[in-house]
Amino acid sequence: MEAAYRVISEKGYHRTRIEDIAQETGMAQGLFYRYFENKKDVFSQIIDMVIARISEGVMADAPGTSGTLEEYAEQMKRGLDNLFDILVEDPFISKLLFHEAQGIDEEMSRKAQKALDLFADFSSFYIKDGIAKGFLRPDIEIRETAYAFNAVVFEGARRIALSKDKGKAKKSWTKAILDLMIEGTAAPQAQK
Amino acid sequence: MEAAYRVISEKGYHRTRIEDIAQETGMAQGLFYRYFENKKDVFSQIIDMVIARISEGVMADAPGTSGTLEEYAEQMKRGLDNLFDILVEDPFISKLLFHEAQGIDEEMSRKAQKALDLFADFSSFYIKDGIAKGFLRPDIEIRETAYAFNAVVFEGARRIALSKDKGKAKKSWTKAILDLMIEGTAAPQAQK
Amino acid sequence: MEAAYRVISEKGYHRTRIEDIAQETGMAQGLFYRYFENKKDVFSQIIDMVIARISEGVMADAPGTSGTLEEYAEQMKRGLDNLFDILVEDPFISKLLFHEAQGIDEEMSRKAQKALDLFADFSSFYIKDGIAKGFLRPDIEIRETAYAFNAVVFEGARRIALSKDKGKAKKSWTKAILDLMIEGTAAPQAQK
Amino acid sequence: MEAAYRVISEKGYHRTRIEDIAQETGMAQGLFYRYFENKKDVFSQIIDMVIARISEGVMADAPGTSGTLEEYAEQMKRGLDNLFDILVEDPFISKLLFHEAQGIDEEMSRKAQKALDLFADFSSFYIKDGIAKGFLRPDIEIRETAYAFNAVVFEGARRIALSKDKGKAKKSWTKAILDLMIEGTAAPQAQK
DNA sequence: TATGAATGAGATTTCATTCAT
DNA sequence: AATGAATGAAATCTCATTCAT
Repeated sequence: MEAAYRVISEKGYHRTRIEDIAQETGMAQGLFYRYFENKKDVFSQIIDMVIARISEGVMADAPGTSGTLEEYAEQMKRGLDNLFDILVEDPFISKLLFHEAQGIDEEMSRKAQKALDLFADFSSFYIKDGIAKGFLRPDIEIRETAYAFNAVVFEGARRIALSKDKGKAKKSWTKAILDLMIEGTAAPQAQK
Repeated sequence: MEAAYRVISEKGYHRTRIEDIAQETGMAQGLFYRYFENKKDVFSQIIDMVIARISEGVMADAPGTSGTLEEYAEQMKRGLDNLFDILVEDPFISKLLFHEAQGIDEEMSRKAQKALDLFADFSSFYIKDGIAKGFLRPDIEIRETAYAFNAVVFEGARRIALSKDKGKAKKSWTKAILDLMIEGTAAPQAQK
Repeated sequence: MEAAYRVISEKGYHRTRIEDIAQETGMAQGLFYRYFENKKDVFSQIIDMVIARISEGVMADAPGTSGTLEEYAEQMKRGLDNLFDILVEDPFISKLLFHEAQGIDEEMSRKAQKALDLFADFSSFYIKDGIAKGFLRPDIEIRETAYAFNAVVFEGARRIALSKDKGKAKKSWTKAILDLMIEGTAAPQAQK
Repeated sequence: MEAAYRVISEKGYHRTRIEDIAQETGMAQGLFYRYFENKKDVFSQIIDMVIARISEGVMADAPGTSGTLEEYAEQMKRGLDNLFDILVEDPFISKLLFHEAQGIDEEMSRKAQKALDLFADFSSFYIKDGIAKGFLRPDIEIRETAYAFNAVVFEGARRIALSKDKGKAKKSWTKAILDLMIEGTAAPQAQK
């Protein structure tokens, strides 16, 4: 499984042959089929694993203990840091859920979709908490904002992973996202 | 080419056989190779076509004539509307650039990447204009914000295309994105 | 198809590889799949062909014009001769319907079964004609006798095909079957 | 061995995997090879077992004590009953000797053939006894009639096993076979 | 320009058999 | 005697590409 993860994350699903996976572990091809139904099956299990892994990492710290907007933003920043650390350390997670899962199967698409929806649920929960506490405007589109937040995070992680100076890139992205989420981009003096 | 576009957009690159494309046009397989080098070649040309098509559609209306933040926001709203119309009418554009292009080739990846960067350039240009005119804060991360904007737009388009009531979904997404971009989500009274 | 017939009749279904069939025609393996769905498909079509072939050969001469028991027996002898000629010339027909078709699939079994039932129908028809005309005893078990007749004919054909002196074997079997069918084996003086 | 018999009789030789047999006994695959050379070997031994089993059951009651044709026929009926009981209770015997043994190997074919010849020997012996005692016509083809008898018995057994009302089917088949063997199907008044 | 049969490399999958423990 | 993971040789099937016509 670890081997399959490594190979697929590097070459992509379609360019990975069973033999590549077998070779990675040093075992014979045939043995693969003792552990997995077929090629799709590994992929499916890898998705499950990734979902579990990230869920665990992300949903560890729940919202709720923030007393002011600053604290709320601070908490959000910590969450974002955490997310970026996970997603940048292993950029295949984003690639897997966003890209790879599409070109295979209706079933895989749905699986990845469900995972993304799960994250949106989590983000929604955060947003609702912010609204309930009066930190966020009550008229925002919760679901869409949550989806948008996720898309931005995954895109950010992808870009950070591609960049040379990851530390700097991460800082820029964290700032950009927090700015967008909290205050928007409008200049203060321009606000009526 | 049109036929290839149709088939690949429906089945995806990997599940599309040359014969499928030939069948779609009614011609014989062999003829395919008079028009295209090989399978990858069609895909490559399709990407080019899509980039050209969307570039044309999007970059038609340049920024510049906005005198107030309201006008700036209004212009942004029109651009967003325009984008959504294009991307929702043909959801394969998003799928192509974001998903399909990855699982094939280093070359295709880069090509799609370049297209996305192009859009980011365009968005950056918009943002810079906003800053120059004093509508947007001068300290925002321009490049990252542009990327984020794009990611959100593509995600929005994808979700709208999947939704049942597309009109309503489009409205929600337009509001969500403009809110994020302009004012952020923070409640006014919470702002210091 | 002819090639597949030849190879399978010689080596049997399970020991025949697609490549064997391809080699027999001199074509590449892949081409096989332009003409047949898969391996089972050829076999299925071969059964159909064999059924058609033998049906045609056998059911050509219908019963009905016999005026006496001798004529009836004579007609039966001719039919038997005809059958033996067909089945001995190509012993694979028996092997196919009786043996090969079993070890593959529920579907193939049923197909062969149906063919055998068809022959039994034909034999039944013959027997009923004999009864109607008063040549045969009205109290015999028609269906069972028809099945029995078929079994004996296929077994006879198989044995003739295996024997050295086919002409002699054929004569012996024809006599044995006609004896059984018409007069039984009881000695005349022993009959009460 | 019992387990192998059960599995193969149900799924057929080719669709039976060693693991299926192992699973049936609850033992590990590897242990199979302590008891049998290889896959073919089980099958071979199963044939031997079946031959022994049926030989024992059938050849128990020898002919010889019949004084009249009626007694002879009665004895034959008992033998047939006995055979049917054995073959219907375990229809795999017929399938094994007639069908399965063919699609595997020259060696298996010959083995099954030898078994069938053995039965023919036994039937021949019966027939010769009938002739010697004047119950059967001296001019019949002994060997062919014996083969024919066997073929009919196996076919009958197969059909009985497939039928719903086995008791009734057995009666019909017994009558049909005895009729054929003893008196034939010709109507008495039609005989010259 | 067009056809579509033919090619053949390559990928997945199965399973009898071996072997270390 | 027993286990069951491991092996790897086959066999089936797919499909991009070529080629004779």
